[in-house]
Amino acid sequence: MVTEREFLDGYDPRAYPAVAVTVDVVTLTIRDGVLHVLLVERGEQPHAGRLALPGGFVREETLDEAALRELAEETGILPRVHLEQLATFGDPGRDPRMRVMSVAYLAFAPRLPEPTVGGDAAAARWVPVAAATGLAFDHDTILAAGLERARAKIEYTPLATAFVGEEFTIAQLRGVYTAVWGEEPHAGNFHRKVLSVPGFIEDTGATTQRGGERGGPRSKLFRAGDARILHPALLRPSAEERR
Amino acid sequence: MVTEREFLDGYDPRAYPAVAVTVDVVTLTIRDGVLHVLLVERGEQPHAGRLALPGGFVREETLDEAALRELAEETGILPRVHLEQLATFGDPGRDPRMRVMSVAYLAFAPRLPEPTVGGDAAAARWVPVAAATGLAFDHDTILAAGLERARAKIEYTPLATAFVGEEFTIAQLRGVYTAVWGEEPHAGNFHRKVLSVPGFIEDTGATTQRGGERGGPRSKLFRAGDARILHPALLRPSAEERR
DNA sequence: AGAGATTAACTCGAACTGAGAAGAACTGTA
DNA sequence: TACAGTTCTTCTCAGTTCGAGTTAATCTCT
Repeated sequence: MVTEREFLDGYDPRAYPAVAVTVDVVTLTIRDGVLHVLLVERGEQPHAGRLALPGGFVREETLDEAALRELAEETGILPRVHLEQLATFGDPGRDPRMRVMSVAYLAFAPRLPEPTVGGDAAAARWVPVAAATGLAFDHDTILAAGLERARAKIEYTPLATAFVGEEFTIAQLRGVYTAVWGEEPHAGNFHRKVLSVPGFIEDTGATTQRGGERGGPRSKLFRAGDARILHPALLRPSAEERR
Repeated sequence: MVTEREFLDGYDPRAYPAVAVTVDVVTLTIRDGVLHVLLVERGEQPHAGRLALPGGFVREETLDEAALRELAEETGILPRVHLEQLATFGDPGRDPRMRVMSVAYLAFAPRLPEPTVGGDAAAARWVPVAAATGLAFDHDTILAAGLERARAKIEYTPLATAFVGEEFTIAQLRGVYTAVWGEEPHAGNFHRKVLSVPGFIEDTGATTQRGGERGGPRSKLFRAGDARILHPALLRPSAEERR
């Protein structure tokens, strides 16, 4: 916010050229055990042909609404997505045409159908995060910020459940951590831990109809609990190396 | 960011009226063991006479530079401040005059002199956070977000050292946690913990010249270490209650 | 039927935690 | 000066949590 004094003192259309505000969304999902991000292909200059994060102008709406709207326009219906503000990127020169402030959002989605090629995007598709480099503008930086946020956030919040369906097995949940962290937690300890953290997951009483693709018994099905933070947290194995 | 297609499709000066971008800074410090926030008094409408967070327009500079500049204008020189982006608040109607996007920043400062009554602000002063209510615009919300960020961040980063001087005692550091969390950690366990976390604090070899005001031996002096995260983390006592 | 894989549960020692206690050092006051 | 009270620092101890490994049971595929 701004005080009126500052507003009046500072207001000079030439000194403060028009500023555009957009939202860009880092949408993450897991497909076949690999973390993917939703990208659109740019059809025009600048950066024609390059991949970019989906996004667009903020209209007469809240920022959260703008992010949700952009996401819906790119991917169709979005059930059970978690959406949170990530950070704002507004350095001069990040867009060659004018000063553009981008409010970046981070979305966690369960496996979704291929994005509908409607909306504003010329083409939208899921790209493995390892292959998502050389993006337009400063979107490499925004994506990196989103990935780090995701990696940190599943440690102490139950957001990993936003990547799986309504009902899931502990192995599927472990697969989320493996995909996001890039390393696999110890299966036995992971099992013990998620069951012991209050409110993380609830037993539905049901089991899967079949065992795993490569064998093993049927596993119990769980649903997300009502905890909003995980205590104690599930720390990354690599946290040890930070010492 | 925005793709050019979206830019061209969406551009309509009447549909997207001018947007102003400001930075507002939640500056926290500890004075006499109490957490304070830096506020300015508004001299003009709207919200004349009410307190608000210091802030102002973003010029031809990065957002970080804008936050640092505003802070410097309000408080004079700022040695050893930690500054980080907090969140962006841009709901329609949060400013009655026009659409204003506020990129909020969070600053941790060691005890500073009274702010210089220069800069843009009519009057600037440190206010205990408990008394900082009824602020102008949505600044109550921004302050609350800053406080929660601060409480969480000193758990797993060494940022508490940003509130104290170059050299400090463990008791002073404990005072930071007490002021920010609103509850006092167990002195003995706190002592053991901060010494055992690698890179948190380093022994200078020196001690204070005097004991505490109310007695007690001289205490060792420490300086901040080079760790960027604390592992294991220093968790809030009240974290237990979240179960 | 058999090989291989997986779930789920258990064991073990190491590390960490909260709570309390105790000794030494120092202050201000009687 | 002596004393009461406060504080820094270290230590103890039991309970909890952790990483790593093991095991039994179950299931799929060949």
